[in-house]
Amino acid sequence: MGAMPSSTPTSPTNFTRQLLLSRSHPLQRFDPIAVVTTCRHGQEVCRQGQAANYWYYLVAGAAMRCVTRSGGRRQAVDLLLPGDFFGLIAGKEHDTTIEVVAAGTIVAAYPRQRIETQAQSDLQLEVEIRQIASETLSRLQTQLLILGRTTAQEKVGAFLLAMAQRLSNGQSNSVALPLSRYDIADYLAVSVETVSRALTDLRRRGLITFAGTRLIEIIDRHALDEGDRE
Amino acid sequence: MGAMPSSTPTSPTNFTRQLLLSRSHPLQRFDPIAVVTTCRHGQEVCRQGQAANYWYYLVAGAAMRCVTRSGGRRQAVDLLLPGDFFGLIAGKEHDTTIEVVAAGTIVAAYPRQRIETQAQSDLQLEVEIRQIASETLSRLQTQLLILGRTTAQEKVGAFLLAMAQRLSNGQSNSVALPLSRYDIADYLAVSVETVSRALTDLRRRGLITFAGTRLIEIIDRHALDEGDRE
DNA sequence: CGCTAGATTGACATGGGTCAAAGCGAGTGG
DNA sequence: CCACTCGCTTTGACCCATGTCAATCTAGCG
Repeated sequence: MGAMPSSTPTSPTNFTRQLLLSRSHPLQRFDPIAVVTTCRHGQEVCRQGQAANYWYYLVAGAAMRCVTRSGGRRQAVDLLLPGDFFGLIAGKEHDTTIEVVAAGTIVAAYPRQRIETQAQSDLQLEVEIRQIASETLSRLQTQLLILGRTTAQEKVGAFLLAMAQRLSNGQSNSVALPLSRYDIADYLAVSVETVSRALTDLRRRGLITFAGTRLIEIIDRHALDEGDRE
Repeated sequence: MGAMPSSTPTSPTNFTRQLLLSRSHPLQRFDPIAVVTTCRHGQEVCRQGQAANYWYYLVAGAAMRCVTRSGGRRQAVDLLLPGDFFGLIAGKEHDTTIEVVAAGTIVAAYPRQRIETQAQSDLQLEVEIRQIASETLSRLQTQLLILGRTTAQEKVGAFLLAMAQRLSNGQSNSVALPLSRYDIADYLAVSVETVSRALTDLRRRGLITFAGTRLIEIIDRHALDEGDRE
């Protein structure tokens, strides 16, 4: 029995399935047997310790891969955005919990066993899986570089640039953040207050402007990247 | 032309090659065509921006995958220990510099083109490459969890546990650190002084003891993991 | 025996965590 | 249409941990 499909009775509608089919991705040939689910904010797609019976693909919205520390603090490992796969790395059990952070998030679940079996005799599929692993690697490395920054302003600045890159392929200077300041804080390993202060500081310094609480306009990419002090 | 083989005239000795052959690993079948090199401390195996013509395997010693920030600060992304592969993720160019941090480090370089070509018609090889990617993923995720810790003592404590796990598979409580405090500092994104202070604090609290500057004995694994405040 | 890189320790300023309070905004019910 | 409410966001006050600068100590090596 799998994690998500059993816990969410929502059946895939024509609309969400069409959304899935409209985008090209490595496991596309398995779309017909995918279980597509629309999730609420805060819902858990799968939980740490559960059997890992599915591979997941995020179609729309946003989710975080995280662990909960003994102190109760949540520690985010990965942020999943539309087009991202997750759950492929896991062994028999999930090593992290996947938590939906944006309302209306759509997740596709692919039966792991079925794909793994086919991969044993399908080189093309194996190549596609490697492709997914490579993208995940790249994502984690970017996040490592962000967490390695020293000041909070640098972290937040680099985070905004990374989001702009991932959400619109760097085309646009507008970033519509699909997560709350709390979620950003957990992702950047700082406190909520610090995220808020860093954002207002960046605004005061003229590196960004707000077009809404979660809609940010990037003004000075270079300064955001460098974290230049005044 | 490749990065390392051309820059290091050292020819593989029988000894180092025997060392390579003595260990079982995914690309083992290519060992006969691998270029094995012994590196000095500080030597660069490959540099950010260079053409990525080789896949690398660290046989002995230690190296760090890092980028240099505009401020001159070095930012480590990955720490390579014996048995680790690196350079597989790269596109046409290396996105990071690999710097040897322990004297007598032995690196094996495998011609990338040759392996990629064979992988196009060799499913077993493709599976082994996926295996390597999976191990890299796991390493980066562990590091993300360490960088996500709040206090320096937590970071250093978790780092020591991770090193114990990787160096002796968690069997032993002795950790022989193959890198300097400076390198640890870059890897944990804190200052050298903070690393030093954290270590002496952990010693004073009785969680570890020193059997030499870089030889640490782990006393209380649980407390190191939790970072318990007294 | 001195040299030098690495390691530790101290003094000091500050960035960011914590606690507390107030502001804001969207959805809900009257 | 408005008032209410509940999350989310921002701001302030305070203090500790950590970065920085500087000095000292240690160990390995010629």
